[in-house]
Amino acid sequence: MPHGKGADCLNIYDISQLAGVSIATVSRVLNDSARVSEKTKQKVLRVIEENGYTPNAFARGLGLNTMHTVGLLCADSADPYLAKAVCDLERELRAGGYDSLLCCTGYAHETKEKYLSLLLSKHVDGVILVGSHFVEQEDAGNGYIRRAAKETPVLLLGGALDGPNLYAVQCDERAAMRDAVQRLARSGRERVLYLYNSMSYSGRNKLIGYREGYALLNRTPPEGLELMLDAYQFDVVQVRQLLYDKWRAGLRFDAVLASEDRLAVGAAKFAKRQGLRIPQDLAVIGCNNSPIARYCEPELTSIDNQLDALCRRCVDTLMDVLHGKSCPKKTVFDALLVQRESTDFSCEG
Amino acid sequence: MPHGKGADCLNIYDISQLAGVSIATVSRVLNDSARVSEKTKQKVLRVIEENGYTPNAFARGLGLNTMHTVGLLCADSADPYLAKAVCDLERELRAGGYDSLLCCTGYAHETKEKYLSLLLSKHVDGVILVGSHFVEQEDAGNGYIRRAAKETPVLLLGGALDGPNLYAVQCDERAAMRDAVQRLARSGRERVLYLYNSMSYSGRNKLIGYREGYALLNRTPPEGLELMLDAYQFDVVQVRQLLYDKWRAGLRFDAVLASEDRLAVGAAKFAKRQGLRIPQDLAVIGCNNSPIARYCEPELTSIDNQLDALCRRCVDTLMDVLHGKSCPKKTVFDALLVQRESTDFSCEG
DNA sequence: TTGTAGGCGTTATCAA
DNA sequence: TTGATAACGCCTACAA
Repeated sequence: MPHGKGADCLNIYDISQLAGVSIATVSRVLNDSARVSEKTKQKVLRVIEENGYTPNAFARGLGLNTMHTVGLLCADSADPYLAKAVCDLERELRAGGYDSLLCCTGYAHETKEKYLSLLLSKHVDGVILVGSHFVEQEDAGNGYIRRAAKETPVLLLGGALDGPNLYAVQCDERAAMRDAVQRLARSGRERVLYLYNSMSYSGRNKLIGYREGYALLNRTPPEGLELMLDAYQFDVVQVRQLLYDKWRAGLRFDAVLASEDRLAVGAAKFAKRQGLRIPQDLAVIGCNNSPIARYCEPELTSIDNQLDALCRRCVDTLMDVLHGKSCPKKTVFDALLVQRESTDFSCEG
Repeated sequence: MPHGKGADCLNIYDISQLAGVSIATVSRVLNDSARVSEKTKQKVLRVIEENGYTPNAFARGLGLNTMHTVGLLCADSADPYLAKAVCDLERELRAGGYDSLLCCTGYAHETKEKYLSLLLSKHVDGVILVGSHFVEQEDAGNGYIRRAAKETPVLLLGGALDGPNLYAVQCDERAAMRDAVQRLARSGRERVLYLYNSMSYSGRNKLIGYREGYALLNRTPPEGLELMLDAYQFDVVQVRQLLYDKWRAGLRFDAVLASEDRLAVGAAKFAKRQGLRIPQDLAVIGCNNSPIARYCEPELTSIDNQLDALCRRCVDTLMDVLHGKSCPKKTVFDALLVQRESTDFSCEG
C-alpha cells in the first residue's frame, strides 16, 4: 500500500480502504467496467458519495493519454461572429463530454503557428480552427496545420484544406455571393460594389463568387467596384469614411454587397451621410446574418451562412472521428439570403 | 530503466539515453534548475531539439498537481460584452503562462453549479466568473461559489462576493447610473426611463444607482419609469415593441437610460418609429460602450465600464494569488460617460 | 555536477 | 468476482 499522505484530497487508496476492497475494484466501479458484484458496487459508491471523492484528472489523463479536451483556435473571439461559433462549439463539445481549451491567436501567422503547437503539447484530443483565417492561399503557409494533423484530428470551421486527418465544414458563400450579385442585377442594380476586408480562405471565396456573379451575367465587374478595407479590426466610421471618400472622388454604385455585416452597417452609415435612401438609391447586403443586421437602421438584408448548423456538424464530425467512425472529409452547407429592409427585389426581372 | 515501448512519442528516458545522461539531468535542463554544466545542457538541448521532444503534460500535471489552466465560467460567451471579456482574459492569462478552459453555463442556476464543479474536478489553478450573473441576491444561492473557493481561488469579474479565497474586480456602475440620471435631469430631462433586463449583481446595482440619482435630486423616480424586459437574450425589435406599447398606453418619458447598449439600440429604434427626434425629443444612454453603440443611428452615448482594465486587473490579481503575493480582495474602477450623438448636455444647469 | 529511486493517482493486465 | 502489481512520464529529494 504505497500511500502515506494526509493531504486534503483523498485518493483511490483511501476509498478502497474505507470500502474494504482493492483499488482495482474501486477503479472498476468508477468506470463501470462490468465485472463487479452489485453489492460491492453499491458499497463502494456509498463510500465515494459519503466522502465526496473525485478521481484525479491528471492521473487519469496520464493513464489514458487523454483528458477529453479539444482545442479551439480562433483569431479573435471578441469578433461577434467568431464568438458565436466558439460558444456553440463549446456547448456541443461539452454535450459530447469534452472540455474546450480556448486560444485566441490574433491574425499574425507566427502566433497562429506558435499557439497551435502549444495546444498540441497539451495533448488535446482534437483541434478546431474556428473561422477561415488559418488557411493561407499559398499552400506553403499551411504546413503547420498539416503537421498538427499528424498528432491529432484537425477540423476547419469555415475553411477547407485537404490532407490526412483534416476535416472541413463550411458554407458555400461563394455561391451565395454569386447569387446575390445576380439578384441585385436582375432587380435593376447596375453597379454593385463589393466591400471586403479579408483575404482569408472565406474572403477569397466570396470575392470569387462576386466576380462569378457578373461573369454569369456575361458582364465584367464594373471598374473599381471591388473595395477592400485594409483592417481586420475596424470601426464603422472608417467604413463610412472610405465609401464617402470614394463617392466624392467620383465613384458611383447603386448597391453594396459586403463580406460582413459590420461592413454593411458602415455602408448604411455612408448612405445616410451622403443623403442616399436605402434601398431606393442604394441597396445593401451584408453577410453572416448576425444580430447587428437588425440593429442597423434600416435593418439589413444579409447572407446567413448557417453558423449554428456548421458548429453542430463540426463537433459531430469530430466526435465520429474520435470514436473511430468514418466520416466525410468535407461538408458543405448552403447559404440563405435573409431579406430585410435594405433591399427591394420586388421588381426582379 | 523501466522503459520499454516503441511508441510514436518519446519520453524523458529516450532523451536521457540519446544524450548519454540520466533522466534527472534531462529534467533539470527542461526546468533550467541551475546545477547543470553548460556543456551537458547544450548536449541535452540539442538532442531534444533534434528529436522534437516535448514533455508529457499529463505526467507533469500529475507530479506538480497543476497544468497551468484557469477556468473561465461565463453565462453566454456569444454575448458581445462577455465575449470581449473572455477574449481579453484569455490573452492576459496566456501571457501569464496559463491556458483557458472555457465553460458557458447559460443562465440557469443548476447548470452554473454543475459546470463549476466540473471545472474544479479538472483541477484548474483558478476560476474566473465572467460577468455578474453568478452572484445571487439571496446569499444562500452563492454557496456553490464559496465551496469552489475552498479548492481554488475564485475571481469575480463584474460581480462581488465576500469570503475566503474570493476576489472581486468590478466597476462602479451604480455611481455611473446615479451620475447619468443627475446629468440628464440637469440638462432638462424631466422623466428618465430606466430600461433593464437583468437582476444580476450588476443589474441590481445599476437599478439602485438610478434610484439614487433621483434621490439626490430630492425627487422620487417618476411612476412606472422602471421598465424591465423579461429576457436575457432578446432582439432589438422586442425592445422597440415594448417601448412602443408603453408609449401608446400613455407612458411618457424624455430620456432612456439603459443597462446595456443593445437595449439602448432598441430605444433608438422606438424613437424612430414613434417619430421622436434623438436627442431633441428623447435622450438615450446605453451601457458598456460596446461597438454597437457606434453602429446605432444616431451613435449612442454610453457608459464605459472599462472592461479592458477590469480584465487586465482580474488576471493580474489571479497571478498574484497564485504566486503567493498578497492582493486586494476587491478592486473597483470608475466608469466613464462617453458622449455621442444621442445626448445633448450643452444646456446642463 | 550527476545519478538513483520513490512518489504522484490512475488504469489495465494478470492471477487467484 | 476480486486483488496484487506493473505501467504511464515526470519531478525531486537524497546520495554519490
